[in-house]
Amino acid sequence: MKKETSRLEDYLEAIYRLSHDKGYASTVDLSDMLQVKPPTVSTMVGNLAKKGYLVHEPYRGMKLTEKGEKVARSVISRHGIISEFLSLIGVEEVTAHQDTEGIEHYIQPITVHKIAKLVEFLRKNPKQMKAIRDYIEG
Amino acid sequence: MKKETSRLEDYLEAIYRLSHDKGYASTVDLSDMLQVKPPTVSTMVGNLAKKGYLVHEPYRGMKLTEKGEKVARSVISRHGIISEFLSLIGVEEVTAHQDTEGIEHYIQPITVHKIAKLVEFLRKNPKQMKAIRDYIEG
DNA sequence: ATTTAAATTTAGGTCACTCTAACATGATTT
DNA sequence: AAATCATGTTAGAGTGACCTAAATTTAAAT
Repeated sequence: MKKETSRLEDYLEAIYRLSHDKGYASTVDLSDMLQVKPPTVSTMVGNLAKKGYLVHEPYRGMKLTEKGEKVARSVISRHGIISEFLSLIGVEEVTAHQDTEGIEHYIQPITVHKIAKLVEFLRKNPKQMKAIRDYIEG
Repeated sequence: MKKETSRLEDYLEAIYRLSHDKGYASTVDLSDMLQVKPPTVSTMVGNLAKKGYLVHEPYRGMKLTEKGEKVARSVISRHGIISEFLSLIGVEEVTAHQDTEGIEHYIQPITVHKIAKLVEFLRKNPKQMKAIRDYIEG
């Protein structure tokens, strides 16, 4: 299983979200969501298809393959965990969003797992969490 | 102050470290440290110089300018904080190192600050820290 | 002082990702 | 059904960061 670049992960993530939110993902949808021009999307989707992450019938829609879904789910899970962690330490929403986008591709599974555990612990121990948050906000 | 790319930050960080550790930074040193070939370093250093981050006298050494030092110090500070956080939640050294390298460029100052606070809190409260670490290690 | 070796740069390419301009296709309206 | 409009793709170019191969410059060794 070759390593996909971070940008490809972004595309897969976006396609997954769009598919699940509104039933399908169009070139323009992706263009809007990823903030790139349609021709760029067109080309990238072509690559994704060539690499077997999705099937694309031009003008007719695209659909992630099992392989594509798998990657997308993993990216989205990471995304959620990092996002939760940041909001938990009081990072404001917009910032948290940007940081998550930036970080998510470069962090290893084991680390994500540990952060997930940290989040879990703090959720289960609201007092500690409050103490921490109070300290951080200082 | 234009936004520098993340790669540029890597070079500045490496040059700073080398300069402070062994007195100077050569093309080969950088090549080794950044894991790229010498010609790449040569070109990149040229850019850095053109952008005013350092002064380079070919075959004779390079030196960060005030501007370059400033960026380098900030990168290194971020680096230290992220690294500390990761090791604190039990991420093994090599992994922590890799993750830090990956993450450090994409995280905003305010977030770094909050992570620093979190680290600080945990250092000051060893019991909480132990509880957390025990939970994470399961 | 020559030769040899090491360090550095130049020249010329590649790759991933992006763009604009132009073209093609499909859907909508009259 | 033809014209119009939105959507999508192709063609061609640019950028940043990398590479290999071939000079070049400096340093070291005989």
